[in-house]
Parts: sequence; C-alpha cells; structure tokens
Amino acid sequence: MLDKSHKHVSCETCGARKSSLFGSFCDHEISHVDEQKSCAYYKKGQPIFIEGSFPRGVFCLNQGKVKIFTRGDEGKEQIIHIAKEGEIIGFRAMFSGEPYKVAASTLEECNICFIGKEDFLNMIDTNPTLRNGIMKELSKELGDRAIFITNMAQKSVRERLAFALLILGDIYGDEQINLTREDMANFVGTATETLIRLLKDFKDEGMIEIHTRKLEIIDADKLMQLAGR
Amino acid sequence: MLDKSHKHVSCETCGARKSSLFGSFCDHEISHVDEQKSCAYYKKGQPIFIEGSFPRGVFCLNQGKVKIFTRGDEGKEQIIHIAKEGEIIGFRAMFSGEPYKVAASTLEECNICFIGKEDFLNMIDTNPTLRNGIMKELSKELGDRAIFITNMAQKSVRERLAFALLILGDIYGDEQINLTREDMANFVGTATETLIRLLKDFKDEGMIEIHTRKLEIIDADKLMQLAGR
DNA sequence: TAAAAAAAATGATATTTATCATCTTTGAAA
DNA sequence: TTTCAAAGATGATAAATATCATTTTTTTTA
Repeated sequence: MLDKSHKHVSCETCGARKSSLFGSFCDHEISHVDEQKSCAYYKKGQPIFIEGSFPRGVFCLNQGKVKIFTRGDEGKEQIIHIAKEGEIIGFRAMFSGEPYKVAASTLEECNICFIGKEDFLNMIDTNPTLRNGIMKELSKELGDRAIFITNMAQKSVRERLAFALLILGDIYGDEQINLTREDMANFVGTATETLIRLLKDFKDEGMIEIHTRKLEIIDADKLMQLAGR
Repeated sequence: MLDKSHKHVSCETCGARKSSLFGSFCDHEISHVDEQKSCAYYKKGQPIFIEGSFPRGVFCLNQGKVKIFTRGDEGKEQIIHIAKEGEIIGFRAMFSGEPYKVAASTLEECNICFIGKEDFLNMIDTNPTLRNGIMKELSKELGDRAIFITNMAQKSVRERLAFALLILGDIYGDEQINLTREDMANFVGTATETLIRLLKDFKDEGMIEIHTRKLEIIDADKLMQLAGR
C-alpha cells in the first residue's frame, strides 16, 4: 500500500523520471518542474479526468497504472491505452483545444503529479527538447493507433488477445498482469465471457499461467506467433 | 482530367491553401514555402509512400483524394484516413523517427507538392503558428483514432457504415462519394460482399442513392441516428 | 470472521458477419 | 465497336463471437 501522506513526491528523486519525457532535463530544469507541480494520492478505480471536460493541465504518473478509455454508445468502455510509471497523461487535449475525448482512471493505487496548463505550455514553448519529445510521442501513438484499428478490423479475438497480452506484459514488466477480466475484455474489444474462455485455452496450450486474477506469460514466442505482426 | 504539364503549382494561388495548415501564413512566409517545394502529377492508384520506408519530407495535397492505410497480416488494406485537398500528408513519421507505419496512394488523379524534411523541420522550429497547428492536428487525429477504435470494437457493421458514409460525405463535399466497394469495405472494416449488401439496404431505406459506383447521401439525419455518437 | 457484493467461470443458444462460388455489369483498352 | 479485365452483385453456407442465464469463487466491507 502506498504512503498516502507522502503528498509531495519530488521530481529530483522520482524513480519514474529517467524513463519519462523529462528524462533528459538538467538539474535546474527539473527543479523548475518540481516547483510548478502538485502531487496527489489516488485510490484504486478513482477517475483522473472524464470524457467531455476541459483540461486544466497534464498529469505525470509517479506510481501505479492508469487506464485511458472511451465509452461507446451504451456506455461500454473501450480501453485505448494503459499508462505506467513515468508517463505523462492528458496532453492531447492540451493542444487540440477540444474537450477530452477519452477518460482516465486508476487501475491501482497511484501517486500522480499535476502540472497546470499555463506552466506546461510555457515549458513546451521554451524547451525544444521537451517539445520534440512530445511531438515524437504524439506521432508514435498515432502510428500505434493505426495498427490498433487494423488489428480490430482484421484479427480474430484470439489473435488480438495474444497481441494484447504481449503489450500488457511489457507494461507490467516484472510484475504479473493484473487487470479485471472485464477491463482486459474492454482492451481486447470482446465480451468478457469470450475473453475468459480464451484465457483458459491459452493456459491449456501452455502460453500463460493463471494465478486467480493475475496472469503470467509463459511462452511469449508462441504468443507472438499467434498475434502476428 | 488534370493538366499534367502544370508541374509547378504555386502556393500563392493554391486553392487548397486557405483551409490548410499554411492558411495563416503571411505573403513572405508563403513565398518561402513556394520556393522550397516541388510539385508533381500523380495518376489514379499511384503510391505516394509505402509502409516501412523512411520519410524524406512531407506531401501537400493540392488537388485530389488520397487514402492512408495499413496492411494486416495477409496484406489486406485497412484505410485509416482519406485526405483531401489542402491536407499535409506524412508528417507523423517525420517526428517519430520511425519508418512509415502507414502507406498512402491516390484515389484519383492528384497534384501533390513535396517539401523536404530539412526545410519542413526548419519551418516547424522557426514558426510557432505552424508548429501549434501541427500539434493541434496530431492531437485531434489521436482523438479521432480513439473513437475509430471504439467504433470498431462496439458498433455493428451497419452502424459503422453509416458513420463512414457521413465522414465520406464531409470529405467529398459537393461531389458524390467515389470509391471502389473494396476501398469502402476496407475503410469500414468489413468484407466487400457485406458492404455491398448493406449499401443496398441503405438505398432501400432511402438513406442513399447509388449511381453505379458513386454514392449520394439523401438522408444524413437518418444516417446520424444510425451511426450513433 | 461473516455477510454481501463483485468478479470469474460455464453452458446453451442466437446472431452477426465472413467466406466461397458464381454470375452480371461496367469501364478501359485493343 | 468488340473484347477483356476489373468491379459489382447475389445466394448458400460456415464460422466466429455475442448474449443470456446461472453457478461458483474471490474480494471487500460491515
């Protein structure tokens, strides 16, 4: 359980920073970020921002995992992305001038810092490295989503699940994958029942281990072969 | 038929410019762009760039329509976007440093200008208005693709077709929608046969008119209701 | 720790949509 | 114009996946 009292995480000592867009910042740039930001503890399942509202700044994930999702016509979630430690969340709507088209909520306990819109846009304008990092990130995600769309259109649920498990494996790193079946189904884009049946098949075929709700990848090669390119 | 000899379209007189990212450029900025660019005629079905290659610059669409697509495992196309006059194509890979994840080819005869990578990146660095326009565009598309993914996951083919027809209606403006059934199916993410059957249903229900290969939207309201939000 | 709620699992069935085979029409090129 | 290839259309069938109903297990909270 995270320390809830630890409200002021420091950027200087933030373990997630080196792998983030702020990774290349020099000491004085980092202390500037540190001054601008505030930090808060979020409990599991807590919303960070919702679809349709206007952004007041960006969120920087110090600890924990966050789902980014949209809702379809009947309110059903489609998970677009799962953010991990070090990621900056919600900067898309910062530039588009539109309200959020996606929502974000925590998948577990999180420490999340906040940088106000003005401060952040100012950083972008004055810091070419950060700016280029952001543009690179936006572009990379755009490419990823093109592939996501293609997968949805052309791969079977089984293939998409293999693909999703590999992505989740990357996100969770050493830890075991830890999502509800419903969230996982909403990431793959299928019915929860279908997902559960397929997980069982994958287990029987030796590709994964199921530890109640947590999943462990056993045979990544086999999953890759199934997932296709 | 376009004038193939007219190789040097001028930015100053480009009809598509006002609605483009260069729309707010002043005279001297525009003449600078004009000097940097080259222009070429493309015939129908001609590739502009292919998946996996590295970008050498960006393309600016003066006349015609272009499909942006990826290919799935078996080489089947998934159309991600259809670009029209005034759009800048291929700037994603410019920033990501990765090779193109999508390919582009013309859907009809086109005049397309080209701006080299160095020149374009230089413009971005020195022109905050252009830069902000690009970031806004990247962000907007990112949001659109989140919705695209959700539609693929949650809407029926019938609903997606209604959605696609509305988008195509916007793109083609006064003209009638003019795509092969296969391209349309690859945009909606369905089999060609299924698309053909649904088009017939839509015609019978008074939502569209079919003029051989061209389509005309008759009842946009009904399509919107079907498409959902 | 017991009770309640939420999540996971399973079975039966319905529905949607893809696939395959075939035929017709249209448009381009000889 | 005739010919030929590509695109469009149609019917029959198969496969994949969703939905609904119900039960079991796990987790949360009183």
